[in-house]
Amino acid sequence: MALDAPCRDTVALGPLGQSLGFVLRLAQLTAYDDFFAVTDSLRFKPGEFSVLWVISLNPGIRQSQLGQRLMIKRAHMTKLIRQLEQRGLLTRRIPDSDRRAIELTLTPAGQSAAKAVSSVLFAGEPKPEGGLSDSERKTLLALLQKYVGLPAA
Amino acid sequence: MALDAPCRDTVALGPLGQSLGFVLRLAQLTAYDDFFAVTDSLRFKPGEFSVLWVISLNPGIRQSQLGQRLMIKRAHMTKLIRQLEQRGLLTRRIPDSDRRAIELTLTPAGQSAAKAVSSVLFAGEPKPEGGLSDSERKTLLALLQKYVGLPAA
DNA sequence: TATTGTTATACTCTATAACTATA
DNA sequence: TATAGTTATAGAGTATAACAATA
Repeated sequence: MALDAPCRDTVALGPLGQSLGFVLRLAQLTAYDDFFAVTDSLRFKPGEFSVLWVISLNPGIRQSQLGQRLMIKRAHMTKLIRQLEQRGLLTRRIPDSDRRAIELTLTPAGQSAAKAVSSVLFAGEPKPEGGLSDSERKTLLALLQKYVGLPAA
Repeated sequence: MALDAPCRDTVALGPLGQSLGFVLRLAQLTAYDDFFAVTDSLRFKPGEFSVLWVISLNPGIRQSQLGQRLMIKRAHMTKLIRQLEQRGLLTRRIPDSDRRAIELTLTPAGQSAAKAVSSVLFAGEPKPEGGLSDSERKTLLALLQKYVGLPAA
């Protein structure tokens, strides 16, 4: 408390406050808090969950595809996958068609974990989410999707 | 090359693609690339520049205020400030009114550095910035500002 | 007691490059 | 030669807790 609330708003930002990159960083920190506020005790970080989730939707997906879609670098992807494998959440398989590649599939444990997190994370969706109205949230999302080149679905 | 462009879009994301947190992460990575595409050889990272810039607009600001506004934790702020001080870009002063606090001011070198980066970063603003039109960019920005509780200026 | 800043530790994410094995 | 994945190292950024000095 005594967070000195007025102080925050009296700090001049100038054009920095109009900078997309800067505001995006603040927004991501806010969203990060929202994520943990919802998943809370579930033992996943955002990155881990997104990997788990996308594998559950795309069984047999290869690491490289996963990394490209999630914008996770290959070196980091290796660590992520290894950890999730050690936790018994997924299995790795080398296909005969291309023995360099690795196909990823969730174990039953991984599937139920993905389900558990997604059910609270994607539930209803009227989560904290700042003070945005439903239509504002939709507009924001659509613009962000366009910005990052995601199909607006 | 052979980035397998079709692959990226054939990966199913489900409701994850509608998740604000997830899309914000992609957006921040995109913006990060934009930052370096513009500042390029300038020797600053986004965090360092934002600190430098805000001090230049608020001479004598205290570390705690700076951290609150920029959402940078105190432990990390200490490192950032120390580094910028070692590079001769700012000075730290302990005010008599509260000898726990530290007031920050840019050196002439720091001021010209802030000016140099800001002039390219805030110039015109029609930077890469995805495929967003000018009005889309404004809307996106306004919604993000509302989301993070920034005065829409 | 509470606050400001510091130090130390650890973990996540990223960046890079060298390496292997396959193609 | 190019690609898929691995390993190793380094650096940002963050989280946490313990600490000193000051209020």
